[in-house]
Amino acid sequence: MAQVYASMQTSSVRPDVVTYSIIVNGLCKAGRVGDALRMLDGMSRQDSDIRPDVVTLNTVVDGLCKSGQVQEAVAFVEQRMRSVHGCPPNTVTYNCLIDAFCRVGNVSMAYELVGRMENKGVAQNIVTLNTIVGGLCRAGRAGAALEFFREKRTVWTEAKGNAVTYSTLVGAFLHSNNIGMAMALFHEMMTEGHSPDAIMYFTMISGLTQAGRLEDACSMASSLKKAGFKLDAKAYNILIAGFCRKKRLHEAYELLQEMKEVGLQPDVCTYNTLLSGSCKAGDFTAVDELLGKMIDDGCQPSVVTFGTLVHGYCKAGKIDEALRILRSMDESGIHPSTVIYNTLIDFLGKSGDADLAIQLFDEMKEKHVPANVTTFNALLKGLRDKNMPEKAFELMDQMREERCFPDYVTVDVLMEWLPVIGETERLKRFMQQSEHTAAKRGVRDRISAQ
DNA sequence: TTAGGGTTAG
Repeated sequence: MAQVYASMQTSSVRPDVVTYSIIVNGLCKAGRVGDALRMLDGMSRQDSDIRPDVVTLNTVVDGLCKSGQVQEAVAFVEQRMRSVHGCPPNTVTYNCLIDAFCRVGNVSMAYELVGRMENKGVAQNIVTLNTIVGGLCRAGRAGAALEFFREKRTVWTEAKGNAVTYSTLVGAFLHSNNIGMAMALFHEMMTEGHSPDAIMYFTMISGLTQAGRLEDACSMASSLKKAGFKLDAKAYNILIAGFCRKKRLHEAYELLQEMKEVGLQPDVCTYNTLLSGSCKAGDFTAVDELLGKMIDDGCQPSVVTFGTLVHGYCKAGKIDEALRILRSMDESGIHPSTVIYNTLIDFLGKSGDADLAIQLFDEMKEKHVPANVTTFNALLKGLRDKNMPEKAFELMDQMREERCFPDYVTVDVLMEWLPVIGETERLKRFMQQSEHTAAKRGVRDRISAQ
């Protein structure tokens, strides 16, 4: 970009304000807001023959907002736009600020800015509406978002709702498992004369599948096709995962076939999903076949593939086979993950092999695989079942040293164990230390977030 | 120049 800019300055092609705005936008989108501001300063100097316009300035406002400098953006709007540059903030300026406040969870400030727009006679548009609706939905307030939409569409003449409004609301209602409302809004959108676009269809397919409504999801997929769109690999993966969860393996495999027929290459995610489904069905012959097909297709097993197999074999009580899979990862050159070790440690603990669980925990350290609270919980459960408190105390100390905070599972395990063996004091100390460090961490996080 | 979505292992 710098080269293009330099060559323009020496050639007969004269950059104008649009050129500069494009560069400022490029800098902002590349996360170089400081450079964008310097360029703006250059444009604002007395000897400059190109002055920034409202688009240049809005670009900078949005750049500041999206890089987390919301207060700086507000200061820029209040102190520089009109007085320095002679450009009063317009609809886009306010929309950028409103979005920024919504994203940090400050919806009331977003409302206040809407009020300020009204006072200053700056018109709201469809983006203003969708930004607030999106902000409320993101905050888990789908009902409030819908209410806001209903209220404003009668008042804001330029903002009556469009495909973005509806897909945002539908996504939020699906997410909160209010399928009926999502369906109703989907149909309302069509009644209002907006055709669902691909995003809307994918949102519906995903949400309905997640809710276990496979029939509805499939009929939505048919509508998508009738409307001239195509399912992509991700959409097939979603449906395949849905059928696998319902233990309808036959239909999942049919979708794999359909995927290939329409010329889509199943990816590692497709295979992992079907492997997981076949493991859960206990069909390890299908697992082996599928692994073969996967490799024939040139699809390399990933760490998730190994994790799926390890979990599948553990769940089927074949821990030796699961350990063999772990060992085979060395040859494949794929580094085992925390999840894989956690799975094995959990099942080893459950099958009464706490010693081997501890061995794997030591191996994690050698291999620099980080342990997390799930690792410690699995170990502690295994130790509780074998009543090995000394080792558990050691682990509790390690948790503290590694600043790994106990969760409700840790607390559950220790509360039903330590008091019984007369170690209530140690439990209390552990909880107090954890609360203390957690509180300190909370303070630190708040400081670094500012 | 500003607004929306979806996949796999514990």
